[in-house]
Amino acid sequence: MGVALRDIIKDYRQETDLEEMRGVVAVDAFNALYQFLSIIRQPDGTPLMDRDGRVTSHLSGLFFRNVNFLEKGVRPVYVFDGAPPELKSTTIEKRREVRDAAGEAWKEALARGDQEEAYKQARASAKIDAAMISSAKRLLALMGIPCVQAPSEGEAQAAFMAQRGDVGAAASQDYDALLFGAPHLVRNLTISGKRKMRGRTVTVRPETYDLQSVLDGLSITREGLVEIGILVGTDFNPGIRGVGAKTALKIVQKGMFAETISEKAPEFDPGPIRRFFLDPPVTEDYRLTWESPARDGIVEMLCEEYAFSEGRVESALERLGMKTGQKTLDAWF
DNA sequence: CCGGGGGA
DNA sequence: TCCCCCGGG
Repeated sequence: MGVALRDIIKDYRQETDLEEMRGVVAVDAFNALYQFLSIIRQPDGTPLMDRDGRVTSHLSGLFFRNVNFLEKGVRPVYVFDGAPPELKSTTIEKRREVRDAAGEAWKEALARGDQEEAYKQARASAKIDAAMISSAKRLLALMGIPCVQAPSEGEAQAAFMAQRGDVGAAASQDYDALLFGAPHLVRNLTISGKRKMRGRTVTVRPETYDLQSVLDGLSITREGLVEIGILVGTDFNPGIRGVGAKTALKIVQKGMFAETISEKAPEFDPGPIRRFFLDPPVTEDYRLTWESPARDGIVEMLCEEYAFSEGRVESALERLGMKTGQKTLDAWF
């Protein structure tokens, strides 16, 4: 879920289009897979599956979206999470409970014949498992797209790569990458397009955030932004009851972070969380190279192994070959 | 999420 | 050319 900073950050959002996003971008892989798995479903909530019942929604999303990326000059690198920090265990456990409950509610809704509710609960029950991660990595390798294995949080690694200038931005739905110091964040990169929400169709466009503009605009430092996160709650702490983003901003602007913590949550030590955001485990051990897609390997994997339609896969691959202007990898900021 | 087909 | 709807695996 990340950190709920929307209320104070939304003024610094810049809407854009995929076409404008040409360049190298570090995608939070887990976040992207989760979104594909959550969104690519039938009206009753059933995900796409091959003949053996293995889920393929994440592969479909990943494949077609990457073709679009490459075609438009976006060069993605997928950053996979490593072992989660101990600080995250409460959040992980809570999410598991919510997911399990949604799985039950999905079954019940199906039994009642309530499609809309079934779809909603199915989405909330989405769970990325080890098989999905390894099949995703295999597909990315076949597409010639680099992967990076983060030692800990993928967003921290993506932020590190963006700080070094190896990528132009970190792509994730969560704002955490900003707390980890990413100079540029892109939301909605993997889900942009037309979508139906309660009957109405809305267009979801990529949106970028510039860390320096946010900090300047709010008159705070990155440390202050981290403090705001800690006050409203992160994946690593529950936050202070009754304190939302706007209140947290005021507290931090007045330099009242420490006082507020000792008053409202005297038992809580924010030190470890602050340090985790400011100096997270990351690795320099990665190499970013994009190869041309292995057509035969992709067809073999997707069509023979996972029952994708050969016509669809091949016509998508076709678009990659004949596209010019591949040489536009300059940063866009 | 995606592409494709058919209708406007 | 655009848009909506459908089925994908």
